[in-house]
Amino acid sequence: MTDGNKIPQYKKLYEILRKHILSGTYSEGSLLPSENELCAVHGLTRPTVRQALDALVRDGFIQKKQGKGSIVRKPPQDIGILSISGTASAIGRGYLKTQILQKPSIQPWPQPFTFDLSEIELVSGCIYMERLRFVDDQPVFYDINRIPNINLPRFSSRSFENKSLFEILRNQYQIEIKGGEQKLKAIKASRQISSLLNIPEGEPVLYIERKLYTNREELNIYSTIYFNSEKHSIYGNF
Amino acid sequence: MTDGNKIPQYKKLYEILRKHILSGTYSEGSLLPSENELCAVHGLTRPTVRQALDALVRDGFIQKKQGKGSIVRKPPQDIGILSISGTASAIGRGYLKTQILQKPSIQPWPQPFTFDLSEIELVSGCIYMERLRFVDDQPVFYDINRIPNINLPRFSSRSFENKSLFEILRNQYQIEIKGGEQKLKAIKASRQISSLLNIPEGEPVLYIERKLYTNREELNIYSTIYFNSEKHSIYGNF
DNA sequence: GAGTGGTCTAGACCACGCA
DNA sequence: GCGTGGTCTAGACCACTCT
Repeated sequence: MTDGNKIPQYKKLYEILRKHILSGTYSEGSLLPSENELCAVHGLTRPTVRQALDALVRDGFIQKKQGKGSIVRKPPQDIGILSISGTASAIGRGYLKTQILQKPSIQPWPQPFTFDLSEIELVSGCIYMERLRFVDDQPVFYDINRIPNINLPRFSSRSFENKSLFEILRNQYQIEIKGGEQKLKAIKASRQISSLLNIPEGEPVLYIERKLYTNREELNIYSTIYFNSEKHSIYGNF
Repeated sequence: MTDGNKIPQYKKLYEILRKHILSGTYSEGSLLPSENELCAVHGLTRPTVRQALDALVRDGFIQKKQGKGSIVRKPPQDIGILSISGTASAIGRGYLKTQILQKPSIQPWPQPFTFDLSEIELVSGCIYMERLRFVDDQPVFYDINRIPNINLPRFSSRSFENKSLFEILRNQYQIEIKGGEQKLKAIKASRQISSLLNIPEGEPVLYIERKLYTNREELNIYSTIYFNSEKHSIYGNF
């Protein structure tokens, strides 16, 4: 029996504070309530509150200063796909549109593959899909996603239009992203990439290979991203 | 009075485990001692042990599985400059050589500047230096560093050959990196960059602008990096 | 069922920033 | 001196994995 909707307290607090920051309740440069205040207001203890604040720091929403407080930072203007940081899919600020180029279909894994695959991943084949993503109606990045075809009934028949891939994985299959690793390069746009991103052939693009860990054993999500960094940067905190 | 050398317990444990992983005491794929074991062995409580393990996860040394344990991961082969993650300067694995192109000198800030500068930073001017960094005797990246000239006596007369900039800041000035933000783009190598990195003009390179926060108020370190990603990738965890 | 990591409580003392 | 965040203790219960 899956418990269904047990959300940890620190994640609830994270979401509350995140929304208040994005909505402007706590404005840029101002101080968040102190940790002790947050404890009192939400009926939590300090380690729990600090866990939520640590996540906000990782995602770049606040900056802590010992002896002073937690300073609210301006949410980044650029595309924050470096993080994905466990707690929230911190992609941009919502004005990201998605076009499905290739609906999910079962395919064999490419050989060789960037990351080492386990035996079970390899023999299961992968669910393959391609998306093109827009900011202000201009194509900004193109991504290829591969998920091992392990215990994901009816996945390839789902509609993904205007829905987040991660949202479907979370809501329909209780799959959560727990972390990941990635490699970045700068490469020249091939003919295919340049036409997709609407740039001249040979222009530099960011190329990202990533592996995302989930809460399911042996289920990793593999993505390849081609990012047109002419007008937008990729943004991250650490 | 500065306390001098008070290192938190969780950092000590982090360093111990990190060394054991890198030296092969805990081999790739094996399990770390359980959290309770580490508590007993080092005389710590679980939150403290978990703080150390969380840092190891962030830096990509282990991967945790609920109900199973902490699995040791292979340290990345590529250049890990995405993280710098507070606890350790996780640059590569040590075979990085450094050549100083421009010794530290006092300069005004460029106008405009990528990041917003505070009034005090702006009027203080900056300490400027350029470095070229090599892997296997091939130039891999070129970086420009700017530090506000605030209370850093004799900084520009120090020798930096084969020393880490961050090491000097930590040892001589008690300045620690607490976090940061960065923007990435793919750009074409200019004539200057291409000759420094020994690649044809116009080849794609990774361009990184970053701001590093320190434990000193109003003292941020600003870096610009040009990275030749032909043979090496930039690597990161999240 | 036993052991693991995930979450949480209820306290404590310290270092830092500011008035 | 006071409030802030930084570190730490000593417990507790739960969810997950393996046998």
